[in-house]
Amino acid sequence: MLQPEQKQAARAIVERLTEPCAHCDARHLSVCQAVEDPYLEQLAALVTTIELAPHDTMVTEGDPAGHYFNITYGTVKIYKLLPDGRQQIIGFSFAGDFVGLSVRENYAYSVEALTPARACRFDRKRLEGLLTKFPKIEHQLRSQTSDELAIAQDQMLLLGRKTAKERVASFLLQLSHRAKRLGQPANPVVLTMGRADIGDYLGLTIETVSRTFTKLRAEKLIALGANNTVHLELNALSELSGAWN
Amino acid sequence: MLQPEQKQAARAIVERLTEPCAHCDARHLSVCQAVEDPYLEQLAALVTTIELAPHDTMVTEGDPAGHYFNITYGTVKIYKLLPDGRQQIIGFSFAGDFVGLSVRENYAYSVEALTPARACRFDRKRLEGLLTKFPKIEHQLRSQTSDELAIAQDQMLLLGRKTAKERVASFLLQLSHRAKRLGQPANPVVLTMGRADIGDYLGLTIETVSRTFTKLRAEKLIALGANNTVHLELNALSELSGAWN
DNA sequence: TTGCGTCATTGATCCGGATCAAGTGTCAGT
DNA sequence: ACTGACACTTGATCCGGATCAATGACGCAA
Repeated sequence: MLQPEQKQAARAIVERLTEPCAHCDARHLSVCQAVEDPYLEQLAALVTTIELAPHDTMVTEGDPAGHYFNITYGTVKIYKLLPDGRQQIIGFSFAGDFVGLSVRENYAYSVEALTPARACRFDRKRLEGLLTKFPKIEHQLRSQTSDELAIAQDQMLLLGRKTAKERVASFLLQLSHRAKRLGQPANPVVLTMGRADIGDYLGLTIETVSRTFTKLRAEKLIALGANNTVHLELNALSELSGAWN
Repeated sequence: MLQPEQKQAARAIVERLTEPCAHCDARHLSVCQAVEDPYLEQLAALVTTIELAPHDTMVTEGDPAGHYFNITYGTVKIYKLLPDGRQQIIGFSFAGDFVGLSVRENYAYSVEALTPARACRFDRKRLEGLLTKFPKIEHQLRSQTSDELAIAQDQMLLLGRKTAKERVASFLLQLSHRAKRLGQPANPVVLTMGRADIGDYLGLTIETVSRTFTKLRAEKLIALGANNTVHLELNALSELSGAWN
């Protein structure tokens, strides 16, 4: 016989499966905020929830771009490869981030889970069918795309002109700002990705990333804690990152 | 007394001033294609044509983002600066390109003319007021933004992971593809920007750009002609650029 | 014509970060 | 407790591109 709290949990799971959007933790963060409660079921109708283990691939560069994704849990990396295997990570996405925004026929990048992750998958064709009914969605998509563009442009400055130390400092501040924006503590940040991925994001090698962490620690600008936690000296790092303030 | 062809020319100039959109050479290339002929005057009402000499600034990083621009003639560079003067060029824009696409309150970059240039200036607030009436414009803006994002992501791969030779080859192919897309010959391309700007775009110094041109010429992959014309060995350059083909 | 300013090329040297090569935890499975 | 497997750190050396420094090639104004 089930205990009351077990029944409650079971009901929550069933609701999550049948009405994913109404119970979505990431809803207020994402494009879904453009749809009012009473119409949510129309959105829910074209959504599938997917679960990913680390190293699972969500999207493969060159494949037909059939879906948009909304990360609701975990960390994924978005990356491009050169034919000889060199990798550039375009970005990391966390809960609330929309992935797959493109008007093109095929994905221009691959997406892979770094941690266990969960995502909402939207059928692209059908979502675009809703755009005339909910013009707010189109606006929201443009807004998201525009923000990503601004972030990409900042990253071009980083990759083209910053030193290794400036890159790592900028990266740590990015994580801090993102955490704050999501309502989490800005200061001790958690690195959910390894040194290799940080390197592939910053255009550096794993050794340079490691050495730079060591130097920053020696200068008391960061402190490495347990579980990949990093305490930051925010003001000093900001000086160093090449930010304008 | 004016000759008939002079009258004709004068009339064209007057029409250009009073009905800029209807006579815009770049119209079919830009966001303006979302508006049908009979409604063009509504678009024209919020447009000003501006002329720029080389080194004139169109937009300054940090200023309130009051306008969108549509380049109709010439070349401009879009760039970001670090406090110590290091510069990263985010992109070059030519006739038909839309500049200033952003949802943010302030420009995140500066824009400066490299050649004599002309542009249509749209009042941002008023253009966004038209979005409900012409939802196609919103879609067009998203589409443009999305394309720019894809280009920025390619550039991140270039800046983070490509060698100097691969960067220069990629850059020349970009110019070639852009020319083809605009219906111009794909092969002899014209460099409307100097070596310094190419360097600031590719994350290299002026000397490295120059040396790389010299090497490519020695390998018969390019030939430098008069007036900054460059003849390209498209297939060989494509091999070298790290493109997937 | 000369002189000057600007830009591109070329050479010599330097250095930040890459590459190559060991270590050093740390944790899961036995 | 032992053993891989894996991720990270640290050290030694190398090299691609940066920096410093002339030199050439135009166009333009006097």
